[in-house]
Amino acid sequence: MKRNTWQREAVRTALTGTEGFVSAQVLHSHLRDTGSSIGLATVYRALASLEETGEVDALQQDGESLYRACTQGTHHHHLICRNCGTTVEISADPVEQWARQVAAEHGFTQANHVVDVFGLCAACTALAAAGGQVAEPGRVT
Amino acid sequence: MKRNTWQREAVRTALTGTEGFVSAQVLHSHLRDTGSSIGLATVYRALASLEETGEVDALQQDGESLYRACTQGTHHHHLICRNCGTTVEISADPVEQWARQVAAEHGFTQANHVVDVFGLCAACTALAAAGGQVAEPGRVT
DNA sequence: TGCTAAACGATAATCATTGTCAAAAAGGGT
DNA sequence: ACCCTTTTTGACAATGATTATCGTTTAGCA
Repeated sequence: MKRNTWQREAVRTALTGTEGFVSAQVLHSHLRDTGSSIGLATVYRALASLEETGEVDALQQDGESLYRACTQGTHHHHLICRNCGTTVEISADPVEQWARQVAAEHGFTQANHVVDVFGLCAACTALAAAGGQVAEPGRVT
Repeated sequence: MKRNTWQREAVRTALTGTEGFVSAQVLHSHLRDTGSSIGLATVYRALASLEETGEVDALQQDGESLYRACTQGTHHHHLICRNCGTTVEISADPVEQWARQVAAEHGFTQANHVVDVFGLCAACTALAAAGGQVAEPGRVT
């Protein structure tokens, strides 16, 4: 059976306490920085497991996977700041319908879709306008 | 200045002669199989360069980048068979507008988006129904 | 034809992710 | 509370795609 370990709980908690999407590596660093002795492989395993159960969302950027705790239990998409990682969960019913229809029109079955919107959030837009530097993605907010 | 080499041309040609999305590694194998002496690093460089100029589209799947020659010069999206890689280029004006609007509503600027629909094409759907096996992605069609 | 900077190719290096395996510990039964 | 079985962990090795390095080749032009 599936067991409850403090490690899995620590990953869940750390992810919930994070505003935007983070990489497994960054999440692991943060856990270590806060005194946890959790291993890197375990973080990867926990994230994969949590993704399977639908407790966290994942997306791929620049060839690395980023994770975030879901606040909505239902299917949704994301509006992500490519500077600070701040994320807004958005529902997109028209897009869902469009995707289904396009797939059907071309005889495709078992359709799913990847829909993400990236941009600069209001704060980072102001920052950039003030001449501020853009930081690397994957950072914690 | 930018130079025209037979290597870059070979990559462009090989990609044009391919139906679906392919990985750099697979494309390289095919070029070698057809007698070319092109190097792997060069294939990567050519693909990156072609993507920059907008001549080819790229998407990320399972942590690897896949490439395909664009037939439309304008912005568009893809409907991709996750079994055989067959791809249909689709325009999605309603989605473009939706993305722009959602970004603006939340104060995001410089918005772009990732929109891809995956599924099983008609042929592969029939194949699967007949008990056929699904092959791995990244293969050439 | 000769020059020079861009492009190439072989290979080493990088980096995220996954596999391995002995040691630790969760859950249930006694 | 203790033991037993099985899952999970953690340190580290292995993998696999992509990128950097660097000496050699070559496209484009005088």
